[in-house]
Amino acid sequence: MKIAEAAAKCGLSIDTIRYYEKAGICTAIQRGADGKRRFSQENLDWLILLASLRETGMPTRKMKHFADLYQRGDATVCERKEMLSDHQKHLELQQTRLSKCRTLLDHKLALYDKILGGKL
Amino acid sequence: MKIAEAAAKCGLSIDTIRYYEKAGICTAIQRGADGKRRFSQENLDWLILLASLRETGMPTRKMKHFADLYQRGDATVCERKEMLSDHQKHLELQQTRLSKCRTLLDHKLALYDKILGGKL
DNA sequence: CCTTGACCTGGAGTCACTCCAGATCTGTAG
DNA sequence: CTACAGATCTGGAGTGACTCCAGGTCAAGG
Repeated sequence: MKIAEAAAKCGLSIDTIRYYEKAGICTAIQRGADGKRRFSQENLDWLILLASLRETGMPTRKMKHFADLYQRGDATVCERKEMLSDHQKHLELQQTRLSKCRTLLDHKLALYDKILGGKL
Repeated sequence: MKIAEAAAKCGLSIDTIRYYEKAGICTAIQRGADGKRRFSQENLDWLILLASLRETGMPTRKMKHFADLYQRGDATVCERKEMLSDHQKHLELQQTRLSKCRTLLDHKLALYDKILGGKL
């Protein structure tokens, strides 16, 4: 498939995909005879994973490292596993932040309601 | 209190606090006779709220808008309430992303375990 | 009195995009 | 066949939100 379709399916922008390719985060994208990128299912799966990691705050240099490991094959599975486990822990941290923010906003909103109630 | 203490208590860096002041996101910070910033409890509460909003992805121009409303007093409570409600919705979206990423990682990790298991 | 440490300012650097100009290539309408 | 729109390409400039640094001030301690 071409880049527009890949972008639509993984949720990254066309520019971001090109940027990731240049940065070596997303390699092995073939080109057609016309010089344009052709994405395989494997490419797409990889982009979907990247998109999810990126959305949850993994820095690009880590994604780059992960991509390098991936390219080196099964010998790196152990290290990759560690990276993803670390990221799972990071997700928990974000979860905590989210809950804290929600509590704070609930509190604030209740306060605002009180002010608005007093005005009526 | 001085900036180091404020930074420690709100979780933002000293540089970020100064940046927010310059950007008008965090106003009304008094200065001592020595020209140094002195943070009141109100300043600190505001910074804590900002930190929470930023951690959960509110862009600075929205924080700036929110700060402007805050400065204009109770007349803007209604609009501020709307902004925070919107942000609550944004939190839910992030929650969804987090869960999706967790599922994806669980899946990947199971796969890695299978590969590693096969090697033993 | 001199040094250390916290603070100040303005400005440069960084990260991760995002946008743009100008070129090419494909496919359809006239 | 030509004209034009639409998707893609590249290199490079611009943006948002910090982050870091040089060079300066000032109060307190040895």
